[in-house]
Amino acid sequence: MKDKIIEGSIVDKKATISDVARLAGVSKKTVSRVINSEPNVGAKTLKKVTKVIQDLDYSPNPQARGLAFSRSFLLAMVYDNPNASFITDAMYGALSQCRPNGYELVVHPCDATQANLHDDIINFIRRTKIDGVILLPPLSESNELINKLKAVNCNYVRLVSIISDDVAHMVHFNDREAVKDIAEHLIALGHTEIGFIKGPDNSESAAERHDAFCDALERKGVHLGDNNIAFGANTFQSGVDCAVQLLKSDNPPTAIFASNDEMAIGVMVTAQKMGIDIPNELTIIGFDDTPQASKVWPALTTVNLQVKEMGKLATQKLLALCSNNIGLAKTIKSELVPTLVRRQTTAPPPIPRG
Amino acid sequence: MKDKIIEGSIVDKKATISDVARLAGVSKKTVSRVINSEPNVGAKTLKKVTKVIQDLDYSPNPQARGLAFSRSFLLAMVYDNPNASFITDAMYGALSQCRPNGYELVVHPCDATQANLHDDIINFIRRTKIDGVILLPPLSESNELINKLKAVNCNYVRLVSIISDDVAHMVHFNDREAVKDIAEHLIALGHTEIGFIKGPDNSESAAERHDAFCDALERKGVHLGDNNIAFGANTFQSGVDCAVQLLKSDNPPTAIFASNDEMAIGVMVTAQKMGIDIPNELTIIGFDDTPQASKVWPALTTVNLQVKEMGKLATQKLLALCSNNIGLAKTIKSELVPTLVRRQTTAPPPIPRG
DNA sequence: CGATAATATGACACCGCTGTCAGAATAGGT
DNA sequence: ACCTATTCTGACAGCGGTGTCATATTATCG
Repeated sequence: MKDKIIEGSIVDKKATISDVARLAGVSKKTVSRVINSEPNVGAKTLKKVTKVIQDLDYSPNPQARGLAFSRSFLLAMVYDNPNASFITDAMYGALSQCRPNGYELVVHPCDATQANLHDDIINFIRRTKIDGVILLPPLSESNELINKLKAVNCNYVRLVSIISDDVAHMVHFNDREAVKDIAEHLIALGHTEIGFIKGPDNSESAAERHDAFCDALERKGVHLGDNNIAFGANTFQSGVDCAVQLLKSDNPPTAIFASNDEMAIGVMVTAQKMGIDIPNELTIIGFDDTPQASKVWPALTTVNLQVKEMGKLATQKLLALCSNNIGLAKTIKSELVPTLVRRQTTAPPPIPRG
Repeated sequence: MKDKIIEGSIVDKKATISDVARLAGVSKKTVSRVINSEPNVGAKTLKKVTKVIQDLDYSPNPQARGLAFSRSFLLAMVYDNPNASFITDAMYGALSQCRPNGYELVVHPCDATQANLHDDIINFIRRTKIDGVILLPPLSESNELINKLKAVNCNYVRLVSIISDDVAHMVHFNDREAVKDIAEHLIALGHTEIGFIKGPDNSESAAERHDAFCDALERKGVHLGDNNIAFGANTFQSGVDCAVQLLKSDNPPTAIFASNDEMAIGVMVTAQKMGIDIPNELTIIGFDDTPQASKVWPALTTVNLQVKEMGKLATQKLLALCSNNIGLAKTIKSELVPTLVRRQTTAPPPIPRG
């Protein structure tokens, strides 16, 4: 094996567990015990081994550990379509928990329109031996996918807006509650002609927001007529289209709640083009609190989902599941109430002329 | 250890290379040859083994492979501060190359203000045995970090706005060229009183954009006076502050070029608050083409960096480097010219009164 | 102080795959 | 048909850890 020499001399020839064992004068197994904080290690031995580990700046080879443990120490974040800041926020929260526990996070975006979407995900999991996945909406809403995950025995936690699983497997942002806040806020301002822009039909959370909004308004004695509902697709352009539809109707609303910020901003832009003053002539509320919500003018009143926190909680649950500690996973907080962020797009309705 | 039984019976007991070998009636090594497309496998054998692999839906255990190969088949995307869509776009481009080559992508955001930032990154690499890293700006600009990476023999490719390394190790978006386009566009429109908002002092690319802008203007006979330069921090708020400074000066510019979209949008909002009409009274150009650039009103003229494409090229180079194919890494395209996206915030300057 | 229980440690096989190298099968040439 | 050159193939060790279990060392107690 003399050709190892070609590697050069100052190469990053990382220390192995055998090196540590030799220098500490113990067996590999004992070092392994120390690494994994197993019991039954003598105090002196512990100290000795620990010192050598530090001196050598040794850290175990994750591939070797993975092989021996039948684990990969990898979690994945799987998502199809949400906006960029949602993704990065969720990642950020997830990583805050991964790192201290020796896990890494791999990303797996996928194309929602792809035919074999679910199989692609399952393949990914089987191939990589990922220990668990975090599912972001709207992908997280698919029970079909969940069943496939269960079939291959894959740990998962989903971020969802609707309670739809065992608490060990989900973090739930209580849309209903947030939507209720919005409805009550609008009514408190004095609005009665209220418009609503719904999200895409295939999304359960869109239906949920719709239902919750109608419900909350009804309780306050306001009815959301069919003419005041427009059907969007969670995109900017669809916000524009819906705004045109609502604002050009015979009896235009004095306030519009759009199911997400993108559409809300579409409404803002459209209203501004039409010369409508925001918020004095039109109140607008969005949902998501994306970065641009605070960067448009006037700044958009919207709902903050606390995505980082969700990512964090989901990962805590997932790590618990990976350790077969389902009990722990259940006790970790699984509901977050999004908060209404009041900015500058809401005001009382204009005084009717005449 | 009879509690293994609790796992149940229909568990995903994945096939191993030994299973394939047994069913195909060959040795493990031969199967291994097939998996890795090694030469010297008989045609019949190849067919036989391939069939068994398909029948069993077998895929090799990445941990075991990694251990045997001394590789992890993991790449990392390391970044400190860029905006969310930059990150997700770069990831998207990177993944398009990772997947087909059996690599996965792990994410490693880090805190730019952290004291031991570089050591944290090096530790991460040593711990995880990442095969290579993609560095996003502004982190990618640090030669100190690069030297540390070289010291631990870690493959890397950086996304940079300034040529600053061997072509095998970088993908360069030619800011200078894009900035020149902006300058020429402004001048073609007839602007002579032009304002500029620079990025943070510690960023080389900010200096580069500044220099390139002055240079391009000078060539056209326009001088950028000190009063027309404001110093921002690439944040929305700093854009607001700089806009106030520039627009309230004695001789306010008729056009402002902000070094990034965030600041440009800050300028837009500020101008709108001041009752300045965009683009007729003030032309604004940003840089980055973030999603919100097309979602503000009027839509922001800006520069698209082609981040996905950069992520893709960087990953191609990185994979080549991981295979010790430096020659190939060098031949892969390493310069991209950002494109000016003309939208609605540019117009000729107002006709001076009098 | 000896017997016994509790705790500490190490030897060795194994996780699933690849590198090495020797041996078997085939091809090529005369 | 015979001998060499080439192309296949497999046995076995090893990658760097961990599980099992036997053994060595202490602690406990009558």
